[in-house]
Amino acid sequence: MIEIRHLKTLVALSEAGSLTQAAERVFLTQSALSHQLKALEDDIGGALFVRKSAPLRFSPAGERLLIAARRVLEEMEAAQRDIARLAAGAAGRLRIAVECHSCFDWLMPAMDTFRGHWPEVEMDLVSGFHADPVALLKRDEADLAITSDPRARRGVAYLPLFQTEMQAILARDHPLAAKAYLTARDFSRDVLITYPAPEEMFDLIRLVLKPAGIAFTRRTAELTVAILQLVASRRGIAALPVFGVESYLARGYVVGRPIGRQGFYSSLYAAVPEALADAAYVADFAATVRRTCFAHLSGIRPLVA
Amino acid sequence: MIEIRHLKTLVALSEAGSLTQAAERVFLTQSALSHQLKALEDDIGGALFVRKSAPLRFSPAGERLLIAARRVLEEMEAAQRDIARLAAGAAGRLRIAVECHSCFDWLMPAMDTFRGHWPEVEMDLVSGFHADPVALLKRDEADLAITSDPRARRGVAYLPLFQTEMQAILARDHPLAAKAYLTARDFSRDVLITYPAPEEMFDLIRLVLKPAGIAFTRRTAELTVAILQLVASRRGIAALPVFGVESYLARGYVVGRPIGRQGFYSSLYAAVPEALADAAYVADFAATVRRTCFAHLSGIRPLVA
DNA sequence: TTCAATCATGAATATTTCTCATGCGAATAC
DNA sequence: GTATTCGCATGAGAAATATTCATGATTGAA
Repeated sequence: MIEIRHLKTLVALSEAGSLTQAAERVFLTQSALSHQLKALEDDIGGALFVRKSAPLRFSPAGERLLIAARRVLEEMEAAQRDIARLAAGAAGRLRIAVECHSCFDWLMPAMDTFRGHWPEVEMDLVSGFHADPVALLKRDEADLAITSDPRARRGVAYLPLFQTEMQAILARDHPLAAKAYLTARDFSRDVLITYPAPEEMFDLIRLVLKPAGIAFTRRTAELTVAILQLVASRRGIAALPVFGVESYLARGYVVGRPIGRQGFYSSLYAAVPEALADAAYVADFAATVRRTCFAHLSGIRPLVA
Repeated sequence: MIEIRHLKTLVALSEAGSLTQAAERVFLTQSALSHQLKALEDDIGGALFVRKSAPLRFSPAGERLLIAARRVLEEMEAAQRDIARLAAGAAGRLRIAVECHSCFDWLMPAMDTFRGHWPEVEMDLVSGFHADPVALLKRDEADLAITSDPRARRGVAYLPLFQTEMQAILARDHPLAAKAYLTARDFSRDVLITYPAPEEMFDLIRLVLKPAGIAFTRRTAELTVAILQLVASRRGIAALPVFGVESYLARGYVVGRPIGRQGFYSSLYAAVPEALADAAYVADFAATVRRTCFAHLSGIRPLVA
């Protein structure tokens, strides 16, 4: 019997491109997914996808089931949203503060989707740049802040969004580009190019360079393209989320290298006042962000709690 | 986590009108459904239907989920049909023979639905009346016969459709109408009015009156309305499937009484040549009949094997 | 009141699903 | 050519979940 669980697996598989990564997205082991898909294939009596094909390809039956899966999951989400709305009266306000520059890349589409689901929720972006967006919550200048620093604060709850891989961005012929991955130490060898913001706001600096006691020189640029231009012209190296520079990497304008053996992942959270944390539309905002990001962004993975 | 199983339960509940009967339709116990619905209500955090209300009423959340359930199940069925078609090349012929007069009531809508799903399958009704429709299969004059007599025959497979309650139909002021239910013996007290067909073709006669050695006199009429007219004017009593006479009962034109303490249920099967039994479109025809009948007919229940 | 019908509930059981440990094969690095 | 890594499959055992069984409560009808 095909269950919704199977449909979720199928969609995750199509988005992740491999059993192992899909398993991560549905919070199961690769083994579980293997069993699950086998059962599913037994049920419909045929293969759903072509094994050992990179990139992963679905069989015609798999394609068809995938279409059904997307529709079904969408319908179920809509229903649960409606039910939540029914229960909770709905209506509210969502002033969103963002510190992370690259976040606009995914935030805008997510906000569009969310606006369609909750037309009665008034949404705004809190303009201007803020060194500590979470503080805006307490001053009641924002209702939700995107942050990568979930340190416990009184009255603030953190809803996990996802993790994004940060890669070192180098000129194609940069000496470090010869390495399979960079280490913290490598960042002392060249200028680090970042957005203009306090050091504590960069996960790489806060969580890697500082703890390791690495000295580095920093230079800033406002826009992603400007940073990339500097990198390409050998003025330094940067560390950016892969999803934001994917097209440049694909075109070979610059190259990306993992940071550390396992890669370096930065976590993103939606910080909200505790009072709002239970509101259905707030929970659904986080869910919408996760859904849209996993559907469209590369180099990201789930973030637990 | 809401699963498709839950959606099926919900739809069955809406169609059956009670937990107990819904349980029968999904081949589970009432207890299982009770647990299942409780889990579901815990999940969405609110009631899905109003207990102790006859007829059963859904809560707004229940209504919404029910809508989603219908859509989702339809989508899943369509997907599985498409996949079956993909696998099996499709195309075929379905000449349908029917002995049971009242069957046209549900057969036509079911055929319409089926035609939409399998436009490439050529469907026909085998015209004329046949004392032994199953014999037509062997003579290759039909591909599928609706019958209530699944006795094993070489080369013939029976696909269970459903059981339908046969009630005794009486004039409103008939003496027997005072009884809560009729017994076999009661049928010797008045003329039995049937469609014109051999005795063996009536389940009541074949399975109840004959085995009990009850003598009875019989009179025939071609059409259901004619039979009812005779009943209403006290010329005799009839035994008909409740779904076929529901509107007359509701209007009080005649009354229906169960036959036997538990009621008497006649089983209906689709008989097909064994060679066809595995064809996807044949299996789906049976499934379509079941689905449409359970969705629209009253006084019917599932038939196992 | 008694009977029959419907639903809820806790405990026991059955079934399903998942994880763990491991193996295999292909691609890549050394 | 041998090691290493990656992705997937598989069997067995563990964990989680679903179902049944036995029973009780409640309600409406006779």
